[in-house]
Amino acid sequence: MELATIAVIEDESIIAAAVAARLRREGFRVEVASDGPSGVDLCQRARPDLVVLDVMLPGFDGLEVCRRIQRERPVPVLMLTARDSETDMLVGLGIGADDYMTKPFSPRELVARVRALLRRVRKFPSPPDTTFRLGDLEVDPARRQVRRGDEVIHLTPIEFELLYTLAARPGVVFTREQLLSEVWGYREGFGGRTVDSHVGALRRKLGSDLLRTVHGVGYAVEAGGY
Amino acid sequence: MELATIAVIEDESIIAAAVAARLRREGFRVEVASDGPSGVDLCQRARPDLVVLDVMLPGFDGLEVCRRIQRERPVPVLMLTARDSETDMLVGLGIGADDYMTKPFSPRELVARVRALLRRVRKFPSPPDTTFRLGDLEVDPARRQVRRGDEVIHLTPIEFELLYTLAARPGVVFTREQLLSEVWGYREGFGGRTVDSHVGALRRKLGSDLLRTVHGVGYAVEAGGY
DNA sequence: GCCGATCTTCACAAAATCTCGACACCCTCT
DNA sequence: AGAGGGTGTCGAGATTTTGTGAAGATCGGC
Repeated sequence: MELATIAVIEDESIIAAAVAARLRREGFRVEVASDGPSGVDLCQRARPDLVVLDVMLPGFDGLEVCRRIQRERPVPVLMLTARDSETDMLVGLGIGADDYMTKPFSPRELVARVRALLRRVRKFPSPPDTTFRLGDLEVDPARRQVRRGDEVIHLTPIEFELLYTLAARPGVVFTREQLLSEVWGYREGFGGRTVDSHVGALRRKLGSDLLRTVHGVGYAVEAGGY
Repeated sequence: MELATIAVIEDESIIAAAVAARLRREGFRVEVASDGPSGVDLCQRARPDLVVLDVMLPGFDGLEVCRRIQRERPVPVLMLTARDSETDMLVGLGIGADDYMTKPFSPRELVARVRALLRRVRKFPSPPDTTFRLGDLEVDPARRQVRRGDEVIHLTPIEFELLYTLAARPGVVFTREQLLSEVWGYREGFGGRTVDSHVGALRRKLGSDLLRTVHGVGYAVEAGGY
């Protein structure tokens, strides 16, 4: 069975990009739309196996989109809502959403929920959470562990996510902003030296050669040799 | 004889996911559908040995589904109902359902009833419930017992389920939410520190090294050494 | 209805982790 | 070489998450 396709309908481009990148990294095929009408279009055209849907959208809102796409054929929908009040509304209304998350949300949790929803349908098995090698390291997402030989190297949640994100595309440079939105999930006005600190922590734990600084741009994991 | 196949027809995805996960873990092959028409389809296609069927379904309801699949060939049906009144109705009508449960129900009970129904039909023996080792412990699902050497360690039902769930995939990290849905079965807005409490209880009874806390994520049973 | 076993929630302490600024050092450009 | 911003690093303080014991709520059996 080929890859599951996921439609992301979200107007805030930073979030859309981060979500899409993250899902692709996990092995899904992803299509993005940024307003209600084109979202509905997208679903008719691409026939996704799951839809990630923002409630607040230009054109018509997520609830309307949800109704329209469900009218054609059943497809699991994961809703993104801004405030808790909307959450209540959603749950109360019992629109066809199968699950929801409130922003800001952690990208990891999003993936977890997507996997859970797809698992239920089973027609499209979600891509496996397989462990991979990175130089002399083994990165094991299911166990959330990094090992060097027999030794387990303890990473904090953010450290693990950061490494996992960078390692997904060896050699590719990520800006601090990209990292903030992919690892932390987008949050208003925050940043400071946070990314740098965690990169520092990773270097301390994993060795200073793994992460390359690209002056003026951002960070990347070494592609060659690693 | 190979594994028994079970069709789960249920539109509330959280419940469907929990039920499916649980049954798979018990060794059944599981297929899921989320509305009436596709449920009937599924049954024709997959020819399950038993059907778990929600009464309330989009398309046409569970009773109708039940009639249609029974029309083709006899298959045991376990109905899920929301309220007690529906239960009465069901029983009164004597549709082809062989057993029923009202939500919320315990996943463990569901498995028990599934096994019972299959046993009754006899054709398909339910998968074995074999005891396995976990470090210096013996876990015996059939007796719902844990032993260390000769000593039987008494676990409460939830404690046993929790251990059993985690032990099914050693090393893999389960979030609290996953545990809630797999062990407890879905219930509206509840959770809090319940999982933590039971993990605490298990540690007290089985030793503090067995269950690993993964900060910010969840829990896992130690894979290595155990 | 009472009783014992179990489950859920709560509150507080303890840990673990995160954020962010300060300051020294480094890089790049001129 | 000097200027100017970017980066490495460290640590204090804030925040979040977890461990735990006890209280209250539930459930089932007698």
